[in-house]
Amino acid sequence: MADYDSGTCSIARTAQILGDRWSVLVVRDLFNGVRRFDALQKHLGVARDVLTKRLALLVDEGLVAKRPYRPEGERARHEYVLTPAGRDLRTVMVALMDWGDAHRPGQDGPPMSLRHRDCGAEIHAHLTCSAGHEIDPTTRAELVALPGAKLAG
Amino acid sequence: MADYDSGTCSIARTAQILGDRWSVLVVRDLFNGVRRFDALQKHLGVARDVLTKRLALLVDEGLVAKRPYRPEGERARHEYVLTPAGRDLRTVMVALMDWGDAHRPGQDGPPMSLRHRDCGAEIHAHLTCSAGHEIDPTTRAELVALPGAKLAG
DNA sequence: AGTGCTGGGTTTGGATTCCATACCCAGATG
DNA sequence: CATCTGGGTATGGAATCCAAACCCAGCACT
Repeated sequence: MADYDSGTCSIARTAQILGDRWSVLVVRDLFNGVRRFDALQKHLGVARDVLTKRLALLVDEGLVAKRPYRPEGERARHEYVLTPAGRDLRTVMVALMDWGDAHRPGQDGPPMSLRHRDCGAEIHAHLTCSAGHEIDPTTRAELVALPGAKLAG
Repeated sequence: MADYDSGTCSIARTAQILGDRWSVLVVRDLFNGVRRFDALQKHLGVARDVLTKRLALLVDEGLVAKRPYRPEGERARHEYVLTPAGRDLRTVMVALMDWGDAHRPGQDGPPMSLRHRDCGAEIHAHLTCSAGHEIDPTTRAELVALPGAKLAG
């Protein structure tokens, strides 16, 4: 696979947007219902200008929508919410969380658990093939090039 | 969830290591069997000193092992290979790839496909709860705090 | 022995980005 | 009118990124 262009890969394209500590954490907070600039800034501890840039990028890339809204009786504010494309990152977020829980658990164990609201059971990310087989870490997989691939140059 | 410390989250801990364009791409290339410094550097197009630092970090964090090896008849070299902890990132990588394929497909469609070697079917990441229900993007989930959580402050 | 080539770096200097802090503006609120 | 608050922009120093140059060890050739 080394013969194919590194930048054409879908992982590279996703990393272009999300490959930054703050972008990931902003998306996480948006998933968790934090919506306002100030709340994000305080919770993350990120510099304000950096947050401005990250949010602009996420809006630009269509993962986040910036919307005016007016809490009743107050003046108009902005809120940032995930678009459907942004919400599709849930699998990525859960996969990151699962890895952290397994390999960087902290002293008191995992800090959070994501539950299926209907049944209360824990949610985890995993791999399956479209024939329905579970893919565990020992399963062999192979990467095949499709027409969309470009040779490196 | 905004009341809990942002840095304690497992996503934050994982992002600390992987939240960088190059780290993600280095791990991807290691999955794809690229093992040598020079090959990584050429394929990724990353500056050499940056690659040195990223590899050192990944080794430090236990995701990658640096091993001497000697191709027969040649002098000793180094190779970088994923440790079991590094290999556990496969779910994350596939989730990133799935998102890119869906939302940043490029003009000619997805460039690569990951297949189950035993049956040839495509591998994808998805979410299920431990009771066995499929979690799709519209399914409601809730985040609950565990003892390992810390209040923000 | 001397010269060259190659893998795996380190050094260097300039361009970016990060961060903290300060400042700004508009719309409530008193 | 003065003040507070949300959502930024401006500024300046520290850290990072990048490209290109340099370095060193070990083999290969002459």
